[in-house]
Amino acid sequence: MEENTNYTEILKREGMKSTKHRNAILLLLEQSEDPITAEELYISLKENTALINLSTVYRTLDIFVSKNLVIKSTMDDGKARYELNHHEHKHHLFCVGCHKVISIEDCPMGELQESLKKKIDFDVTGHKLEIYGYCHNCKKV
Amino acid sequence: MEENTNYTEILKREGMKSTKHRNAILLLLEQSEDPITAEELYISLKENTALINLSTVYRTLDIFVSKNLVIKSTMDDGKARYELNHHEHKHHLFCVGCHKVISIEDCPMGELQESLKKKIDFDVTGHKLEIYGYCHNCKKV
DNA sequence: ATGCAAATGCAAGGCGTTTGCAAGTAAGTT
DNA sequence: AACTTACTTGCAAACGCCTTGCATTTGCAT
Repeated sequence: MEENTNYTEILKREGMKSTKHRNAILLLLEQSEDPITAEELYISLKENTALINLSTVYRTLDIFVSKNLVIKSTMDDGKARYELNHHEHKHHLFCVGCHKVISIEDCPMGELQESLKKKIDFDVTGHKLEIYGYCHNCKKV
Repeated sequence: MEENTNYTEILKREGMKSTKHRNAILLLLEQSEDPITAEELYISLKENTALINLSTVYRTLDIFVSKNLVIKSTMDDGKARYELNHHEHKHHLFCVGCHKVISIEDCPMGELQESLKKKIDFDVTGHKLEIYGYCHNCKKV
C-alpha cells in the first residue's frame, strides 16, 4: 500500500467517490499521532488545506467509520475522537491534565470475556477501555 | 449504616440539605439494579414519587457525583448513566440489543497500570471499561 | 462532452445537558 | 414559633456536539 499522497484507490475500493475533502481528511488522520475530534479536524482543514463545512467533516467521518476505515471513540468530555483504523486492537489513555489522548495497543481483556459468557450468559462483541491519568507533561508534582 | 428509608444523615454528613427530591433520587438509585439515565430517573420520579424538574435531577446528580455518592458513566449512545457508589470497583456491560447496562465487579486491569508507568511514564488515576455485546435476552439467534 | 448519482454547503434542527434568575424551602438562631 | 439566610428548585432559555433537509455542485461512467 503506497504511503502518503492520494487515497483515491482506497476510496474507490470502498465504493466512494474520491474528493478533495475526503483525501484531505484521510491525510490529516494519517498525520495525526493521536485520535482527534471532528472540530480539530475541521479547523486544521480550514487553516491548512481547504475550506470545508463542519457537517461535511461529520458526514465523511461517519462514512469512514461505517466502512471501517476509521475508529470513533466517545470520551468522557462528551466529544468523539477519530483515528485511522490500522487494524490493530487499541485502547486510549486520556490525560486529565491536558485532554490529550494517546493510543496504546496493550489490552488486558482476555479471559474476562469467557468468564462473562459462563457466569452471566453475556456474549461479548467488543469492548472499550479508557484509561485516565496524567501524561508525562502533566505529571502531578 | 441503616438501610432504606431516609438519607438525611448521609446528606448532612456531606454538607447538603435534606430535601424531598434528594431523598427520592437516592432511594430510586438504591432500588435500581443497573445504572440509569437522568431522564429515566426523572420519569420514574414524576410517575411514582414527586413532580420534579429535569434540571433539578441533573443538578442533584452532579452534586452527588462530586461528593462521590454516585458514579457517572458516559456511554456510547451519548447518554450518561448514574448509579450509587457502593465503593466497589465496577465495570459495565452494554447490551447492543436493548441498551441495558449491567454492572460487573470483574476487572482485568492489574499489571497494565504498572506497565504504562514504566513504558510511557503515564500515571494512571482511573479507568473505565465498557464491554459491548448481547445480554441473555438479546442473544443472537 | 454529457448526464446522473453522489457529495457538499448552508441553515435549521435535535438531543442531552447546563445556566441565570426569581421564587421557595430547610434548618440554625433568637 | 417566628425570623433569617443560604441553599435548593422550577422555569425558560441557552449551550455544545452532532444531524438533517434541501438546493447546488462535483466526480466520473458513458
